[in-house]
Amino acid sequence: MNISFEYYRIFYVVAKTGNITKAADELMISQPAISKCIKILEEQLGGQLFIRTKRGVVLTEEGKEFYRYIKQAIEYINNAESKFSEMIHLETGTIRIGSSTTLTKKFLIPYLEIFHKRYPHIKIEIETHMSGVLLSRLRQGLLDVVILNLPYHDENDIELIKVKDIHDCFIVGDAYKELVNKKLTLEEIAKYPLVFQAHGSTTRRFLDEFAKTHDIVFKPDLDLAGFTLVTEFTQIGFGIGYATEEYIQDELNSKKLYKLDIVEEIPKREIGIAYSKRNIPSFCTKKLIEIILNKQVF
Amino acid sequence: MNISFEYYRIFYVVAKTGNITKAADELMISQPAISKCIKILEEQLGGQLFIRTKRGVVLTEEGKEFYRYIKQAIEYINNAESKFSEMIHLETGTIRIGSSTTLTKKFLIPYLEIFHKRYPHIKIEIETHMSGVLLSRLRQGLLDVVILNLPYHDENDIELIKVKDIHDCFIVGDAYKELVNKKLTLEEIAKYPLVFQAHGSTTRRFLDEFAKTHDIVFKPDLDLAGFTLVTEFTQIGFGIGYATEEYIQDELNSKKLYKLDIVEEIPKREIGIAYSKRNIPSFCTKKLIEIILNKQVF
DNA sequence: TCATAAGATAACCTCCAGTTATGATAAACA
DNA sequence: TGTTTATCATAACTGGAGGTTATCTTATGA
Repeated sequence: MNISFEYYRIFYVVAKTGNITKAADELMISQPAISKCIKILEEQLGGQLFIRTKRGVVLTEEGKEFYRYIKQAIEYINNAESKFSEMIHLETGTIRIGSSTTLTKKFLIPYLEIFHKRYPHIKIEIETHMSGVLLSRLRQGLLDVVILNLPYHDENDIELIKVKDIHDCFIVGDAYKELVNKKLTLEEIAKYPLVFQAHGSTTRRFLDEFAKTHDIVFKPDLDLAGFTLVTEFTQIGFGIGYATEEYIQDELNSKKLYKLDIVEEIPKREIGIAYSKRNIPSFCTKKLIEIILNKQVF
Repeated sequence: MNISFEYYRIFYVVAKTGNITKAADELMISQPAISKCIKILEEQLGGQLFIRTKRGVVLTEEGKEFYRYIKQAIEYINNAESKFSEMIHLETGTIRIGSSTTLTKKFLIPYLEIFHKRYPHIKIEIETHMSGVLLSRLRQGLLDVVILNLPYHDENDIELIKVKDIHDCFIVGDAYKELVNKKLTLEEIAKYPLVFQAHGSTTRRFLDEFAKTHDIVFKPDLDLAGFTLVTEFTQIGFGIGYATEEYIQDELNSKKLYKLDIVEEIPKREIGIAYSKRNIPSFCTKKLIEIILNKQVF
């Protein structure tokens, strides 16, 4: 069968109103157009849908049954339209973000504020894990977008956007204040007590790689889980720490931490946004990325 | 919103196949037509449905959600079409008939045989009651058609079709065989033992009415529930019975019962088909009536 | 008996859903 | 690396489906 769906909409209105003239009114087309259309529909279906009376039209028994189904169909179509509209206008939906606690606190929050203000009906879900786990969940379609520190070994099914350069540095608290204005080598630093993030973190991997290119192997006194702990232990004088400059602006400004001057240049790193090439980003994912790329907050 | 429903069918096929060219094939329209149509649909919906790639098209997240609803809608439309077709071709459905046991056995069965042979998938339901009850159920839409003995006080919301004349007569068994060739008056008959159907039956009411016009009141010795009992008790010699000639042809032919000759003429009665004017008869109701009216069986 | 309120029919017209032809480009392949 | 293939987009055109207006028919009811 190959009946134009448009006929069903017309049928629906006629059946609903029980009156071709009124239906014509509602559909804003002329009465004869509808008369003809219903006639054609009946011909194509091979049976009568309506009994014509002088007071309008009445559904036949078969027509009633037909109407029941068509009504359902039309409700679904209406739902489809409104749901789509809601999603497009970001009046409904969820965005699932993967990020580290540090990146969330130090990088993401300002963007999320903007996003939430602009699209208050979108639910925001944040998952905190190591980058590797997050990327695998992204690949499975369990996340929409992942915020991570680059470099990351490129995965060909994941799209990476570089968002912002960040710069690591060695830091000390008041206890080692005497080191502040000296230009130190990595070799010299290695002799002091060291307070680093534990193996497994992107930061630590990056630091070890960097040290290796200068034939240094750091043996930290404290392997700490997380960026916050590093700054705190450094601050109270446990030794030399290693952190991202952009994340400790407050502490540097208030002289709780001091940045050391290093002979070897620590290469810059980047914050990246990752999304799956396979799973097309939803409209609200795109909007979040747009916000992050357009407005550089710090 | 006022998007042509026809677009949704096209959208559905494109989404299903993930390929405009293949969809064009399936829909038997050209590829550019579909490209254009999807574009228009996206414009009217105010958002993107598909990502175009060189290998076809992929639904966006929003498109996927949209598709879920549209798919449902289209399934309903397909169901509507096939259900309607089934009903029209009488491959499904139910006919609910009200009738008395006598009318069913003596009148209806041959027609039901034809009907069932012609439309084996239609379920036949028969309800047995007094005519009054049946008509009220007909009026409530609980029955499609009622077979009954006329005359019946006309109801203006019920359509009555006279189908066949029937003729009542007085009958006796061998015990009263001597009455057979005499011409009797009602007055004379009233003196014999009488075997009638009980009050409440149309037959008895008709008989009493008829007697009344000749100032006779019958006082039967046996008030029996049902036509079959009357013929049987008459046959074994309890007295004079009263029955419809057409229903006792067998017994008359095999000389088990004899018809009496009466001075007063018993008016003919009619078998009628009743259906509600309000509730439009279904296609299969019409077919049954058609069968009854076209082919007179006995 | 006239006015009204439906639907059907007829004749005509217009716009848009379709057409064909062609272009652009990424992916597959030789 | 060039060539072929598969796919969607665009442009210009066209015919007929789906619309129009005008008129007819016929129950209903004031």
